[in-house]
Amino acid sequence: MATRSIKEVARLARVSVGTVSNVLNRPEIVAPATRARVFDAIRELGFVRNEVARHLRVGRSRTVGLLVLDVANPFFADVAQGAETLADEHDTMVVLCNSGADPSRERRHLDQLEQQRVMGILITPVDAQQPRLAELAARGTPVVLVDSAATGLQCSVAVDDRLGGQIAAAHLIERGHRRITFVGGPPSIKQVADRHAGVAGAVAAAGGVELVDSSMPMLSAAAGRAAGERVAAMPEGERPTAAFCANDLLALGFLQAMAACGLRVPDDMAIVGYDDIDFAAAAAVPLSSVRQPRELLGRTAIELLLEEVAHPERHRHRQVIFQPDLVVRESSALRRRS
Amino acid sequence: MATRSIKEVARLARVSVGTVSNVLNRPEIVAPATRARVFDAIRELGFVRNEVARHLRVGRSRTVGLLVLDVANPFFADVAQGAETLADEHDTMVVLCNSGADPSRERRHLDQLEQQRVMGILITPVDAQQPRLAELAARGTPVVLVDSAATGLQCSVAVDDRLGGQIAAAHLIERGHRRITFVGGPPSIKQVADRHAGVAGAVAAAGGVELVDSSMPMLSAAAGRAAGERVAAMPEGERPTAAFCANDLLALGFLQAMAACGLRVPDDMAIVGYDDIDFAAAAAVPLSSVRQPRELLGRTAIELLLEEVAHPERHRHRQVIFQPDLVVRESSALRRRS
DNA sequence: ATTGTTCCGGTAAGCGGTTGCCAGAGAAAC
DNA sequence: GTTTCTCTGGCAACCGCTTACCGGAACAAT
Repeated sequence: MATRSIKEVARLARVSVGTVSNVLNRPEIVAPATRARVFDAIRELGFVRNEVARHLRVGRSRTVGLLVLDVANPFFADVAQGAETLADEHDTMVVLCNSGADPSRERRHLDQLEQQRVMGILITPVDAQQPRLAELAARGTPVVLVDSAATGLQCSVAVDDRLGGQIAAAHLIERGHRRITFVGGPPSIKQVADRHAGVAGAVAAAGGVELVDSSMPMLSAAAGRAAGERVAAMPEGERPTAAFCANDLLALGFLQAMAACGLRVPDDMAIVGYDDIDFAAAAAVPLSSVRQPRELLGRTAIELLLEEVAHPERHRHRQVIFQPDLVVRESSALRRRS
Repeated sequence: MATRSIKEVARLARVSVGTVSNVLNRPEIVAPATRARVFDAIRELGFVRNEVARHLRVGRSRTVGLLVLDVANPFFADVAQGAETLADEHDTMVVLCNSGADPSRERRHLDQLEQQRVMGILITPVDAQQPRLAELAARGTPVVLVDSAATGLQCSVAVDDRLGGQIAAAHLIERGHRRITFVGGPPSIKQVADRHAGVAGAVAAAGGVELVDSSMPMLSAAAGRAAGERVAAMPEGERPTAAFCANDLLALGFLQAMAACGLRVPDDMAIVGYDDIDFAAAAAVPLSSVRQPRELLGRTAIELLLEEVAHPERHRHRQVIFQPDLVVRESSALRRRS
């Protein structure tokens, strides 16, 4: 019930509060006998250090916020996993927040985290241009962009999404597809825009290939289903023969819609997803997907952040870019007819 | 760079710090002109309230911790979603922490959250008996058990896992299966133990049905795969004809292993999972699964917590139990031969 | 005995806010 | 013009902890 303070510990141990604090923070400078008395008192009272007060005094917290677009997307779970593992080694705590791709929720979370004076923020922004991010950094909360390249004002870790889109499209073109649809999400999301650009580039380079847009306002399986139904409803002559989806959730939904509408994958419709989440391989038709080094993304983001916090003056912002690679599975296997 | 304090705002607005604080917390009591001056100063300096200091004084934080077994499991993402939605309406922030079913990580997170003096903790415990939980409550941090029934020392929201296991097993038995394997996780996890008990009950009630244990130390797709391989390797006469998996991740992995080993689902092996995550319906063979009201679980947990915080004295701990229901899909469809 | 060292632990000033209380300034009432 | 009342905003204590600084005790050296 009562939450004990250092003062009560001091009274019980018959020392001053300063001594208790010393026992907690620099035990070596206090005599063993005193130290033992203090520890006993702590145990007896069930004292728990008030991190809030400590932090107020010390000025730096050991918590970093990780604000992701969608916790329900396993991609982010893996990124979080990577971040947490490394953070752990530097006894830093990661708290996961979810913007759900909603700019206002993103703002609220950023406000919260800044007011909390976290050590830093790792974010997959809904809109990377958002001035809020620059403000944060300017006011002293380091920000690292995750899965989205920064323009120099902050650190970032990302995967070359343009390249990812390009190799996916090139793969489909090489397989003989001449009408491809891009199933994207809101173009304000950098990843989506870049993947689209990569696809567009490959299509333009190939010549004679048509690119149809089937973007949805969300990056969820439900959105993918809706897109799939729309595409399936097209007359056969106009219908694309392949779809590149901006992430695996969309692709999985799209795939379900194909099955529901009686189209065969890959014969009637080839599909390539993005992220290569674990479920991609387990889908009704195992999904070809562009793989990103998810955990590495998280680890590296923490690494950059810790570096910035450790040496704010000599720190230079860095933009780390990883290469994606394509995992080909049955959903884009060679078409049997054609 | 510089993070501004209320003091600087006061100086710039030519008022005292108390007034600035009043503007922030009870704007109606300060004269409009003064108020405007203060707001201008806040804007000009880019002042951000230090929640840490505020909290130290006020003693109550508006953050609740949600500590789950596995962030990568979409089930928890949905629970989190539900919790966050309701928390939002009471401008309370939810931070998600991941124990990864590791007791020591769970402990560390609990320590952190308690030191942080969060308003309360929602937890899916690795071990519900853990004395740590009772201590927390005793020291003033309310705890609500999620997806795990409490014994009266705290509030809890759960789904009747015994019943869930039972209806799943009854379904398989009714479909003619006489040798069923239970693919579980560590039995220390309450949900796993309860689901197993439900299955065992149904099996005992039916008579003439054999229950084989294929439990794994983890509740992941990889563990499910391993279990599946083990089961597939059994000689056909001994091999169970149906599997009930303690969650969908296991079931999905198990299903993949069946495909890899050349066993057909549901003909050679029927499968029922648990949780009915979105991916269950999208699997290679759409998965039968026991559905839980995931978001409702999260919402209700927050509800109970807020109630306890609002009226600590008159609060009575409650154990809310929801009913699961079975969604039958192809993975446990009637066997064509037999 | 005196002085010098060394080692412990107490004292107190904050960290950045919040809030109850109080004084001073106007306005209203007489 | 004085008294009373109402607002407004300042003052200062305090939340729990950290830490620089200082003084006292114990002991060794002179």
